Amino acid sequence: LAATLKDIAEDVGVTPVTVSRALRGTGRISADTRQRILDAAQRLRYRPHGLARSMRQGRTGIVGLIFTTDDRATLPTPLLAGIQDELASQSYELMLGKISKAQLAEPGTASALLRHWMADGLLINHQIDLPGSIVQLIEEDRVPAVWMNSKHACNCVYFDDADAALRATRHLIELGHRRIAYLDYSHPIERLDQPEHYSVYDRFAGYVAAMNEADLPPQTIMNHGKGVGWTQRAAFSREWMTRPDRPTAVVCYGNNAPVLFAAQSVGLRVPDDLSILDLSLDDALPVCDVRVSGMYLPQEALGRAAVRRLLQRLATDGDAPEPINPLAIDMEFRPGQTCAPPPQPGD
Amino acid sequence: LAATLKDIAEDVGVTPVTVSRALRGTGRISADTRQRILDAAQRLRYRPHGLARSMRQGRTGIVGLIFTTDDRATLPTPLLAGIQDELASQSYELMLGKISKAQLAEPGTASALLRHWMADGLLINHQIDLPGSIVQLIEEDRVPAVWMNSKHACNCVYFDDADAALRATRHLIELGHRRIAYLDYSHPIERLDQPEHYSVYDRFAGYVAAMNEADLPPQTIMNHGKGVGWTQRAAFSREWMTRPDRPTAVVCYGNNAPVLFAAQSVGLRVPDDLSILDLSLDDALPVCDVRVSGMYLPQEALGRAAVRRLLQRLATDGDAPEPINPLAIDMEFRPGQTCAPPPQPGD
DNA sequence: ATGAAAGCGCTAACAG
DNA sequence: CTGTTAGCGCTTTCAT
Repeated sequence: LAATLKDIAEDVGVTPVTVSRALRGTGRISADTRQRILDAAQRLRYRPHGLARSMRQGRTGIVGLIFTTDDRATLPTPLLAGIQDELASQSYELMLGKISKAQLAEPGTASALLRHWMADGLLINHQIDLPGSIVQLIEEDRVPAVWMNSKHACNCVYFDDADAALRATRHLIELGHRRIAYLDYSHPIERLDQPEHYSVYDRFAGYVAAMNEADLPPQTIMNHGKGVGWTQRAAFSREWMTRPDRPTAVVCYGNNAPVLFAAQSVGLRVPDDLSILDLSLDDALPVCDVRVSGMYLPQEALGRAAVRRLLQRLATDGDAPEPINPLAIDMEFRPGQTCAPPPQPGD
Repeated sequence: LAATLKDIAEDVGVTPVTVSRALRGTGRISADTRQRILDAAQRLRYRPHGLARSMRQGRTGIVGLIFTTDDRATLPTPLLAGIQDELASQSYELMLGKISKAQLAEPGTASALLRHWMADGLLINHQIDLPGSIVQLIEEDRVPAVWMNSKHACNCVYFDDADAALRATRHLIELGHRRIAYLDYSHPIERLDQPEHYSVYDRFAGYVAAMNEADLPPQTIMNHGKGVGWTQRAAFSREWMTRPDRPTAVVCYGNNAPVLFAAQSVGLRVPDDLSILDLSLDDALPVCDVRVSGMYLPQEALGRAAVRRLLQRLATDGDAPEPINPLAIDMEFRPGQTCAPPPQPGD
C-alpha cells in the first residue's frame, strides 16, 4: 500500500539513492531525472517513512511531553500550542506521555515513551512529585530534559510567581490601599515545610515582601488548615466582606468569581469599594462582564521557552548535554476593571 | 551512550537474537542465560529502541491526534486523558499533530505526522473544516482515521447533543415550565445553511423537538445575527429577566455564569424564580457556590470510544479497514441546584 | 536452546 | 550526475 523509495526507483529506472537525493534536493541531479522522480512520487502517493529516516540519522526527531493529570492539574491548551508551534518550526514531533495516578503510586513504572527510547528529549510538566524511577531515568541515563512549571537546580522553566505577587501587591499599594489581604481558599500555608507546589510559597512570599517594603501588616483570608470548599466560597467571602475592618483590596489566585459574586450580593461595588487582583489570569473567557485585573500566565511563552532550551541542549551532539540555568518567565500585568484607589472616608 | 542488543550480547557472550528473545520472553531460553542477560541489560541500562522495533514490525505503534486550536476550540484535558489511557492499555503511543490557523488557510499543507507516515492511525478532533488536502490524504490514501466531535457518514464519534437538548428540555417541561427559552449569546441560528458545528443545529433542534412534543412555543433569547459579546452578557440577561413575560426557565450552552450573576443582581432567585439548565457541563470547577443543573459532556468516554474504534479498525490487517458506523455518545444528566418547578402565581 | 541470514526504509560515504 | 556498499537496531524465518 505504501510506496517506498524503491518503488519510485523502479518506476523511473534509477536507484533508490537517486530518488532520495531528488526528493530531498541534496546533491546534483539532472533536471530531467528529478522531474520524472517528482512526478512518479506524486503519482504513487509517496510519503517518506519518518521512522526509517530517524533510525538512519540516529535521532528520532521526537520530543516527549511527560505530564500528570489529576483533578486540579491540567494541560493548558495555550501551553500545548506554544510547545507544538516551536517544535514544528524545528521539524520536531511531539509525543505525549501521560503518567497516571496509578503509575505515580507504583514504583518502577515509566511510560513506554521513556522505556522505549522514542524521544530525543523530554519536557516534563509535573505539578506533584514524580516517582523516583522516572527522575532516576532522566538524571542517571542522561536523557536531555527540561522541567516545566517547577523549580530545579538547572534545566527548568517556570513562572516567576514571586515577582508577580510582588508587583501586583505593589500596584495595590501605589493605588493607596493599606488593608490588602491575601486570599487563599484552597491551600493552607501554615507549615512551610510540607510539600506544596513552589508557586504556593512564592506567591505568598512575594505578597509579604511587598507589604513589608511598605511597612504594612500582611493579613491572610483563609480557613487555616482546611481550606474552603468551592460550595462555600461565596458565603465565606460575604463573611469577611461585611466586617467593619474589611480589606479594601484582596490578592487572590484564580478564585475571583465567588468574590465578585459575593461582593455583588452584599452590595459592595467593585472596584469602588473593593479591589480584586487575581494572580492567575488565563485565556479562559471571563465568567462575568467584568475584566478582572491581575497577572496573566503566558503559558504559550513558557511552552516556547521550554522547547527552545530543550532543543538547544539537543543541539550539543557531545555526550552529556550542558545543563542550562533556570529560567523564570515573567508574568504580564493586565490592568482590567477590578482595581481602583481605596474608598475615601467621605465616600 | 545507548546500549543495544548487540552490547548486551557481547557482554554475555551470546548473539543479539538470544538477547532479544530473552528480553521479550519468547522462545525457549535456558534459565541461566536468561538471567545473565537480564542482569546485563539492567547493568548496561538497556532500553529497547522503539523505532527499530516498529520498523521491523511494519507498524509504528503510534496513533496521531490531529487537532486545531483557535480561540474557542481547545483540547479538553479529560478527552486527552481518556485517549491516552485507552491507548496505553494497548501499548500505543500518542503523537500530537496540531494544525495551525495558517496551515488551515494555506492549501496543500499537512503536518509532518501525516506527511511522514508516522502514525498507524489517526484521531481527528476538528471543530472547523479541515483543508481539503488533509481530508484527501485521509480518504484517498486510506489512512485509518476516526473523526471526533464531528458527524460523518462513518468512522466518527460525537456527542448526542440533539438527544441531550431533548432530554433536558423535557425535564423542564415535566417540572411544569411552559415558558422555556433557548438562550444563545454566541451563535446566530438564523440561516441553517451556513457552516456551523453540527452541535449548534442539533442542540437547537432537540430543544424545538421537545417543545413541539408538548405543544409549547419555542422562544429564543439571542441577539439575532450578531450574538452578544461577553462584556454585555450579564447586562443583556438583566434585560430579558425583567420583562413581565420573562421565561421561567432557560436552556443555555455554557454561558451560565452571566445569567446567574444577572439573576442575583435583579433579585431573581435561582431556581425558585428562574430555572437554568446548561447543555454543556464540564469538569471545570463551578464558578459560584451553586452547582448548575444540566447535561455533562463525558469527554473521557468519548476519547476512549474513539480510540477503541480506531484500534478496532487497525486490527483488520487487510488492505482497506472496514468503515465503522457513527457512534453517538450519550450525555449525562446532572441534577444540580438550578432547576425547580416554576413559581406559582401565588408566589 | 541457540545461531545465521535477511531485511524493514532510508541515507552517509565513497566510487566512478 | 548516478550507482554501489553498508548499516541504523531490531525481529522473523529457518537451520542446527
